Amino acid sequence: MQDNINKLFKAIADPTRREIFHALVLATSALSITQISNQFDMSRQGVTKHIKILNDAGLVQMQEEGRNRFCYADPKPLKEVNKWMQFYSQFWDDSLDKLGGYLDSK
Amino acid sequence: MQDNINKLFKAIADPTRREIFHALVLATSALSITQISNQFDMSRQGVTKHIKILNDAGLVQMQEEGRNRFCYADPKPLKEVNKWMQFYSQFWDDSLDKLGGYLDSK
DNA sequence: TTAATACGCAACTATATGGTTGCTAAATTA
DNA sequence: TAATTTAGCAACCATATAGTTGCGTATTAA
Repeated sequence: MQDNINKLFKAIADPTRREIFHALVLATSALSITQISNQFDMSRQGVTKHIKILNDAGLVQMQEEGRNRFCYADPKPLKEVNKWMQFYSQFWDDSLDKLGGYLDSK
Repeated sequence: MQDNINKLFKAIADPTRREIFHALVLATSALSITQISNQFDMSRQGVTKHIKILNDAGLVQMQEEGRNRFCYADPKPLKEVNKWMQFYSQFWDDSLDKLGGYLDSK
């Protein structure tokens, strides 16, 4: 649904969330909530909230194991953002002539 | 500066803002604030706020002309978002094996 | 069995966000 | 000159967001 793309954009809009996501992408293994909060100078609960938002956006997956919840990044949903942007890429070089168009028609 | 990318992500995080931006990209001429608010069922002030944020992000440029302020889209800053995403594109297909990595090392 | 660890849930705080209305000022039209 | 149009600014409101602390619970280790 169209709602997913909103969650995606929201998820990556926050710099802390982008950092967490980045750390998870670079990590060689899945990381627990506590492990993440240790390297982020933030309370465990703060991390939990961010992880929940990233998870809702599909950017982070989780696997419970005993008392641990191991998180790992899943960059696939970013394909959607990429698709959104591709439309505008055709205007990257030839933009800024809209005003001219207006002025000409005056 | 690193602050610009934050403004960019913030700007495109809001669905209304993406719609306004899209309308400006498709427009054949620059549009005044009033013209935009007419096709968006939102108060002029609401549009003004969104335009300000888009302008701060560099996605919308403006040209004052008398009592009018003509707005036009500038998609160039999106290149930055594209650059951010390109790093993760290499993981789009071969992700989801982090947990396995963890389990193996147990 | 007791102690420690990892975590979720709830409550709370401060600030940001998306939106509105009302007023004022400048530019244009009649 | 008087009326209309375009827009900025300020105040306001409701809700969302980013973060915290405290507490209870399940799992693991001693």
